[in-house]
Amino acid sequence: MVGQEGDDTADASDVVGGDANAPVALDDGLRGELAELTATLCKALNDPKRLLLIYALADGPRSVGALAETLGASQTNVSQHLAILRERGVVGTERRGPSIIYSLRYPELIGAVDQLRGILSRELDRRQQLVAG
Amino acid sequence: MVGQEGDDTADASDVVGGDANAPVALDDGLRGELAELTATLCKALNDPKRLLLIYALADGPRSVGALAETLGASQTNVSQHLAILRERGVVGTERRGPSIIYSLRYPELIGAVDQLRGILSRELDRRQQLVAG
DNA sequence: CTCCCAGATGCGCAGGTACGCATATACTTG
DNA sequence: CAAGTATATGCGTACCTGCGCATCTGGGAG
Repeated sequence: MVGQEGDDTADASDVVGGDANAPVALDDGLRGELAELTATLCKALNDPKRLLLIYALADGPRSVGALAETLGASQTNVSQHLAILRERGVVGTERRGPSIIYSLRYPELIGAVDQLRGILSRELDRRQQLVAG
Repeated sequence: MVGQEGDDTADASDVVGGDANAPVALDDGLRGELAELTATLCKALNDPKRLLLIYALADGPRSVGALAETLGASQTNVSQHLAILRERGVVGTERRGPSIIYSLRYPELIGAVDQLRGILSRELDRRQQLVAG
C-alpha cells in the first residue's frame, strides 16, 4: 500500500467548491475552516526535518533510503515524516523495483517556503541591527 | 497580492550572520539550521487561530479585544497566541491609550500564506476529483 | 490613592508529536 | 519456499502545545 489515500482532514469538500484563490473575501465561517485546512498544510512544514525532506525532494524524486542518508536520520524516522507529508498530500509515491520513490506533488511549495525564508531573513536582519546599533 | 516569488538568492548568508559565523555558502549543517529557523516561523502559522489573527491584522492594526471578538475566542487565548506571534517576530505592538494595538510587521507574509492556500485548494480539488471519479 | 479596564502571565491539565525499538509487509533473488 | 533488501507500522516514552482559570501589571478616571 504505497499510494496516496484520503485521511482525516474533515470534510474539506465544502470549501473546495466555494473558493479557489480569492484571498480575503470569504464568509466568517468558511474562513475558519480554511484557516484550519491551511494550518493542516502548515503542520507539514512545521518540522525541520520535513522541511529538509521537501528541499531534498525539490532536486528530484528520491528513495526513502537516499533521503535518510541525506538527512542523516534513521530510516524509521524518515519514513514517519514522509508518511505525514504523504497524508497532507505534499508528496507522492511511486514504486520502483524494491524501492519506493517519493516526489513533490506541488513544486510551487518550494516557492512559498522560499518566500517565508525571505521574510525570515529580513526579520533576522532586523534583529541584528537592533543588537548592533 | 499573491504576486511575487522566485527570489530568495543568498539570503542564507544573512541568516548565518545572525547566528554565529563566517559567510559560507550553505552546507549541510547550515541547511539544517535554516530549516530549523524556517520551521520556527512555520510554527507561527501552525495554528488556525493564529492564521485567523494574521488575516485579521492584514486589514489593519487592531487591539487584542477587537481581535478576540473577531475570532470569537477569549481574551486570554488571543493574548497567548499573539504572544507567540510576537516572539516569532510576526507582529508588533504599540500602546494606544489603555489598549495595545497589534499589527503585522511583514505584510508580505499574507502573500506567502495565500500561496500555500492556493496549493491547498488545488490539492483539495484533486481529492474531489478522486472521489467524484 | 483607589477603582476599573485592557492585557499579560503563571499554573495545571489534556491532547498531540517526535523518536527509537521491534515487528510486519512488499518485492527480489536463489 | 527461504533469505535478503527496502519501507511501513504499532507501541511506549518524553516533550511540546493549546486552553481555561486565577492572578498580576499598567494606564486612566474619580
